[in-house]
Amino acid sequence: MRTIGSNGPQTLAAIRTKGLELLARHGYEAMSLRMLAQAVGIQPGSLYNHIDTKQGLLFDVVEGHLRELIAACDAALDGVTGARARLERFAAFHVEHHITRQEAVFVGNSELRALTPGNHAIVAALRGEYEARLIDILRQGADEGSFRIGDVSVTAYALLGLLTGVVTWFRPGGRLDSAAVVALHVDLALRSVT
Amino acid sequence: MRTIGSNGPQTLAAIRTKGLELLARHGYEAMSLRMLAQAVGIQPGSLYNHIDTKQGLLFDVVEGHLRELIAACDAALDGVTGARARLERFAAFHVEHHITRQEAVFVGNSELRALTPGNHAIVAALRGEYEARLIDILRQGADEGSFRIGDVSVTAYALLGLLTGVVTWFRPGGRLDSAAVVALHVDLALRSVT
Amino acid sequence: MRTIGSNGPQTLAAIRTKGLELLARHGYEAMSLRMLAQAVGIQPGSLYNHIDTKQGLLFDVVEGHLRELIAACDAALDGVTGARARLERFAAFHVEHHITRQEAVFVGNSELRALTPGNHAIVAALRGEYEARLIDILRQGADEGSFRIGDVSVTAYALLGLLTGVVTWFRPGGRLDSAAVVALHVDLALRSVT
Amino acid sequence: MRTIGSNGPQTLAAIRTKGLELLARHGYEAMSLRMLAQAVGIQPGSLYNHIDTKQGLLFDVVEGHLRELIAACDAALDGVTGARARLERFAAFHVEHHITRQEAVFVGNSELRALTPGNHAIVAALRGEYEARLIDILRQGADEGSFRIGDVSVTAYALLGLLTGVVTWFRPGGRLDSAAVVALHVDLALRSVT
DNA sequence: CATGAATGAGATTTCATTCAT
DNA sequence: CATGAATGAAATCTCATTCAT
Repeated sequence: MRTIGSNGPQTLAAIRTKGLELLARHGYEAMSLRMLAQAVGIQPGSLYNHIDTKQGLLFDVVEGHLRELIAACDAALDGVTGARARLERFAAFHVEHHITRQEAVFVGNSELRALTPGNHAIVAALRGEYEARLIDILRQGADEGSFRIGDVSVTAYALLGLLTGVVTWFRPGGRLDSAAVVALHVDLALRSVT
Repeated sequence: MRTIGSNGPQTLAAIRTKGLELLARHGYEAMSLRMLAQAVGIQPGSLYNHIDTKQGLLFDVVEGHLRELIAACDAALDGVTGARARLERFAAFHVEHHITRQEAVFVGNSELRALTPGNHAIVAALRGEYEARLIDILRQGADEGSFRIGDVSVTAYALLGLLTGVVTWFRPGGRLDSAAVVALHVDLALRSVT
Repeated sequence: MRTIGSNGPQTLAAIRTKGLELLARHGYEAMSLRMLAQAVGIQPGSLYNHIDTKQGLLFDVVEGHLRELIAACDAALDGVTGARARLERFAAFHVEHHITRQEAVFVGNSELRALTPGNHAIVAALRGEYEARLIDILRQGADEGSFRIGDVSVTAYALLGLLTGVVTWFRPGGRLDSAAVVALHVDLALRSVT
Repeated sequence: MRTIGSNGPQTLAAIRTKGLELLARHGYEAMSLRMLAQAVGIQPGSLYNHIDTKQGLLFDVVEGHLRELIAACDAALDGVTGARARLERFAAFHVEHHITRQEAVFVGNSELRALTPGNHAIVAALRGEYEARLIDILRQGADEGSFRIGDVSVTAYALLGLLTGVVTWFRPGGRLDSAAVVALHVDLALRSVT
């Protein structure tokens, strides 16, 4: 019943940070709250002073990241008008973000099935919102005549796949720096629709 | 008290089939052997007359699928020579296979981290073998001058991403049939490198 | 993973017996499954080869006892006709049963609130059935003119209280033997309504 | 961050009141101090500015009620002399009190086993004191010749059972008002010993 | 080759209680 | 006198796995 350091918000932040890390490394089911507590430096039961449930933690992390993603995307596209320029900007943003926030992106993609139905619905809606950005750009390009697109939806998902794969292999300090990787992907994306 | 008509190989096949299904739906950690046993219609303990461990089952399923994938890929490319034709054939094969074997592909992609280090190494080597098919094609095309490619590796992974995303959204009976989806992806892939 | 003695029905019987004992001594909330497992001589988790949940065990014990009680009561009253004789028989049966099955009676009376709403409803209905035996006898006596009763329901519950209290203090081997205690209670009950 | 208007004794009173309520509804083990704190409108830790331990709270409530019970009983019997009149008065008092203080009575009867041995001994002694009132009356009546009693102790406990059962079923606003219920019980009690 | 009962470890979560602020 | 964060123990329950029958 020692109660030495009692620092609230710091602990919550640590739970979120370490939680993201462990979720990315082990997955939701394989990450035990014991592990998380140890990583944070508290007892397992003490986690519950900061989170409601393990599921709640997952949802917080995933939902929070998706909201950030959407906001950052909108900021990146702000003021850009032509379809080509917008696609360029979107692709660059997407790859850069996926390189920077690798862990969050990975968790957001791979742990969807661990979400409660209710939470899943919310997250799925947010993902849909994000994907709609790209779909809109492609449609605009098709209408403008600047893109040649067989099917807007299929192309959008294919492009997202093309731009997202980077998450699985990129490690900072490798052969190519992030700027080069971004440029390569932007190029591939643009060529595939023009 | 053994159920009449005890048939070994059939039971093992059922374990593999249902196991794949459950692994795809719930993930390795979330699939319990109790669930699997119930799906197969036997008692949990009886599973061990057919499998060594849960980990062994995962490895069998993933490794088996990868070997099939590689063999089928080689069969598809057999006799095709030009880089462009080979890429076309590869892309078509890859998408078709990913549509047909959705579950196996999904498990093979998402449960890698559940593999023990030893098993992981074997599987990673097999994946590398498969990816080498595409890398070779791209390099050949770059050498021939038929492809314009910034970086062969990056392009290969990006193309794999582009061609693989279909796993997450395609459902038979949807708006587009599989032939159309294949054609659309082949087109995108070719345009992105030419 | 030693698995020495594997005796099914014996273990379940032991769980029921020891469970009743511990429920009577500590109450539902205070009886832990660890305690029960230790009393039975197995690991806590092994209990779940025999019971569904702790709540299920409580329900089984309580419901089982109530069904026995009703059946034994009907057997005791079988063939007895006059209200006075029936009340005498009922009172004797009730006290004797409560002396013999002290633990089960105690659990059935004191752990009702630990039952799930659904289970509670079932148990309450069974209790109602039993109480109806006494109510019928009192009503018959009132109709026959052999009993003077102010209010049948109130009298029934008061008599049940009178006849049940024995559970809290009787210990075999005390100053009075069970036959004497039964006779004293029968006498009190009869006098209070005649 | 202390809520404005911090008033000590009021908080303690609230803890006692709500505590009694929750003890009656859920039982000692099932009532958590978190529940109690929420009912009172403070944080769990703050309870400890007013109580020593959970066990202490239980003991306070039970012992306090028993002392009140005894004092009120003595007041009710004060000045009444004949055994018959005293029994009548005792029975009326007992039923009325049990109707009025249902919750406290219920807790006092059902949570005895949750008391630590030391506290249990004190409470048991107080219960003995109360029961002695009835035993004395019965003995007096037997000596006077106004009661016919087989065994004083057994009769006393039986009568207490008869008069106490009301706790389990009486709800104000039911078919009978409390005066009627009291009268019915007094009548039953008197008839059973005369 | 199937069963059913067992194990031991571990999962998430709750709890009474403490104490610096 | 209240809060919020911590503790350490314990709760119910699940799991992969074993093995006598």
